[in-house]
Amino acid sequence: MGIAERKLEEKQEMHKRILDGARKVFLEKGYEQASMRSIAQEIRYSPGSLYFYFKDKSEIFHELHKEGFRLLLNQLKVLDNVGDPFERLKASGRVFIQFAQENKDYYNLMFIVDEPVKDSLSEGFQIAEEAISYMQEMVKECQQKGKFRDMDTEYFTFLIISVVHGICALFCKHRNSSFIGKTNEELMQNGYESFVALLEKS
Amino acid sequence: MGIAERKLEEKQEMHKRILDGARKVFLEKGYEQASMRSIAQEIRYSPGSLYFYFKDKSEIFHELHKEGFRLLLNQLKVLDNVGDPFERLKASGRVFIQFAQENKDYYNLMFIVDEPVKDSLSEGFQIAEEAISYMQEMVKECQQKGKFRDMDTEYFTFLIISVVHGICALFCKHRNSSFIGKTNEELMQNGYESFVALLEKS
DNA sequence: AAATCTACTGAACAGTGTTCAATAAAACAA
DNA sequence: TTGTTTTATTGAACACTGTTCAGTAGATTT
Repeated sequence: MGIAERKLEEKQEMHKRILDGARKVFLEKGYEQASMRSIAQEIRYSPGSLYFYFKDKSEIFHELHKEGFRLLLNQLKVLDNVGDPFERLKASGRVFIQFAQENKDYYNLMFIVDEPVKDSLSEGFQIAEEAISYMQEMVKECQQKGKFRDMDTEYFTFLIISVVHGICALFCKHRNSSFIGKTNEELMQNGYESFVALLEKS
Repeated sequence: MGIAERKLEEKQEMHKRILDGARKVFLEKGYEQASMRSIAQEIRYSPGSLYFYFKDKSEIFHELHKEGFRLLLNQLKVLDNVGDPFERLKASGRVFIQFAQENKDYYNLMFIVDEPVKDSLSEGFQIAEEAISYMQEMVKECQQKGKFRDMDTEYFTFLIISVVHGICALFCKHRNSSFIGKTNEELMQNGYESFVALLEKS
């Protein structure tokens, strides 16, 4: 069955080809401004062809959405080598913020753009839940070592995620240009370090 | 010149009429899903008429954007009566979060939807800067009373805004449904109180 | 060689924001 | 009152959007 095999490979290649084109257009123009026609044009196929490989625009988006999470999780996984959980927790925030800075468009796709997210709570968000439980595990470890003993694990985890996301969300939406004289990067890093200082006093 | 006066009033009435219709449709469907045709239909005028009173869809949106800020700032202004700056600071966060909960759509319009915000940094964001300097003033007052002495005022203000916005942004995007067994409201309130606990220890 | 299947096309549909010639009505000038 | 100008409104049109689908060319199978 060499032919069927080749066919399958060709189909996967085309799948990838579309995703590559879509990634470029999505990250260049954002979700709304990226049209199916522009994606098709990018890979020099007709618009209709995309629908042979993907149900709709939202499905293409979701593939990239997951891609972004894999990228982030891979970076965070490196921190598994940090023994002390509090050090790991602090570093995670820094990695997260750095990821948002270096992959602003991915970050938008992953955490801000909401168009197609609505109907994907079951499937598309497993990976997000993975990230959350990863955080929660770290908080628990810290607590076992005596840190944040008086805090509720879940609420405290939610707080930490909110802090980091808040910092990144303001950055990604250019909503923090009102702090004149300081670059976004300075604001984000030093803002986060202020939080770390609070944690250390706890 | 009674006629010109009446004409002006009529024009203002029509302006308001469009905004009323647009507010309803925008808050019902969100920015992208609200079409100019649907707004026109809501007030039983032709789509073209809207362009006699507003430059484009984005301008209508901005009017509502400002409206939301006025609403929020009015609620925050009540806290001027709280003498102690730290108490006022803590309460501000609670008011902000409550505002997001009760006016989710406004919050989206104000802080999350980004479509027409790009080109309005000069005019539309004066009111946002107002809110930021309001926060910064409070932090300064706290510092004068001995609180957060070791923190940089600007970075610390940015942190506080990020915390509160992070909490609200996750809520507004339904991104926090992964904490099963706890309602969004519980998460937001108790997440914020975790932060307050950190501040109090500082 | 004929039949089937597979990948692909491009036209079409219903929607979008926006523009603009036409128009009716109101206000002003004579 | 008449004619002229201004103002407000319309609805058709333009260029775009996501999506569907009949048609088709080419490869695969029978």
